[in-house]
Amino acid sequence: MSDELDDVDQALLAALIADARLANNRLAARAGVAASTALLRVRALIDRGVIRGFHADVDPERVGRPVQAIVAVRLRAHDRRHIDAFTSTVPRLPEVMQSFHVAGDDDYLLHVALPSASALREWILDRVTTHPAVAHSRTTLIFGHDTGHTGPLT
Amino acid sequence: MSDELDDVDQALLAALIADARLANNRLAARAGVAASTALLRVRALIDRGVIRGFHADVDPERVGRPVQAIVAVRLRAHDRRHIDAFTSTVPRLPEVMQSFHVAGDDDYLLHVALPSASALREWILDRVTTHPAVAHSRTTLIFGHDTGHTGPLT
DNA sequence: ATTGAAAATTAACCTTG
DNA sequence: CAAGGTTAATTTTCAAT
Repeated sequence: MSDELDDVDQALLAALIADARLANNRLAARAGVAASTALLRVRALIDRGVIRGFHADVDPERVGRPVQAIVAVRLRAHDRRHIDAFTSTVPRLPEVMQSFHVAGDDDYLLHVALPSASALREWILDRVTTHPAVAHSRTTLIFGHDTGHTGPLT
Repeated sequence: MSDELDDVDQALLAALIADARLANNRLAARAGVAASTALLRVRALIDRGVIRGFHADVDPERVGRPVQAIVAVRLRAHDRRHIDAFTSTVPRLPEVMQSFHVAGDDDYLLHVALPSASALREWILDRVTTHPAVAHSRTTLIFGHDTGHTGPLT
């Protein structure tokens, strides 16, 4: 697999991280290459797996889910079947915006967004606490969340 | 502030969350409206703040930063000036992919990506542990990270 | 608020340096 | 691997419903 990103690739990535909908000719101008080159380069970046996709960033508060939390989950170490049942379903629930599989005391951190505190409580009860694979969970309310849109390297 | 998303808005959002680069005419077809309508709707969603932006999703592993971690930071409650210095700078560092301002024992959770374990250790020392606003920090390694690309409501 | 059609812009392909 | 030129597709505007 090829790696190594040259300056043009870096410029393309930085521009697309900032604005995924940037038209290809403007993108090319920013990176200082011909439009056709930019097109090929971006396709190559996608094929190489450097770019995983392009997504709209939607504010959960504006779509009826103003309450966000981090739910730290510790699984019961036994019973592989239950654990698989958890890992293959819960992180993909629509309320889960992202999930981190982590080392340490907890096994998963779930970033969730729900319409209200009571909806959050019920969701945790139904989907987490009572799940057979879950040993323990701890919920931390999120006051604010910032996405860095961090570019590659520094 | 206007809220209320009708079915067309929901369809547009779902499609753009899945693929921000979807051509406007295809987007319109999916939502069952004319291309010009889709364009106006999407602009309205942006103006209303429902859509915050469109971003390329870049794999940190492929851009030289394979080591990811959650750094939980507890600030010293005193000294407002130091706290402001922290909150206005550290979450915006390029190594920080996202930051959560949270309730509870910790004040911030920083999702960071770095080239190596030693780079992570040095970064935490330089930027977090030794920062005058920081009382304590605890680092959790990330084995895996999934983004749900969750659409609005369910 | 939505539409359909015209005008402007852009993407994609292909040939050449 | 990059650049320019040509065609096809797409975005955007606008008058009308």
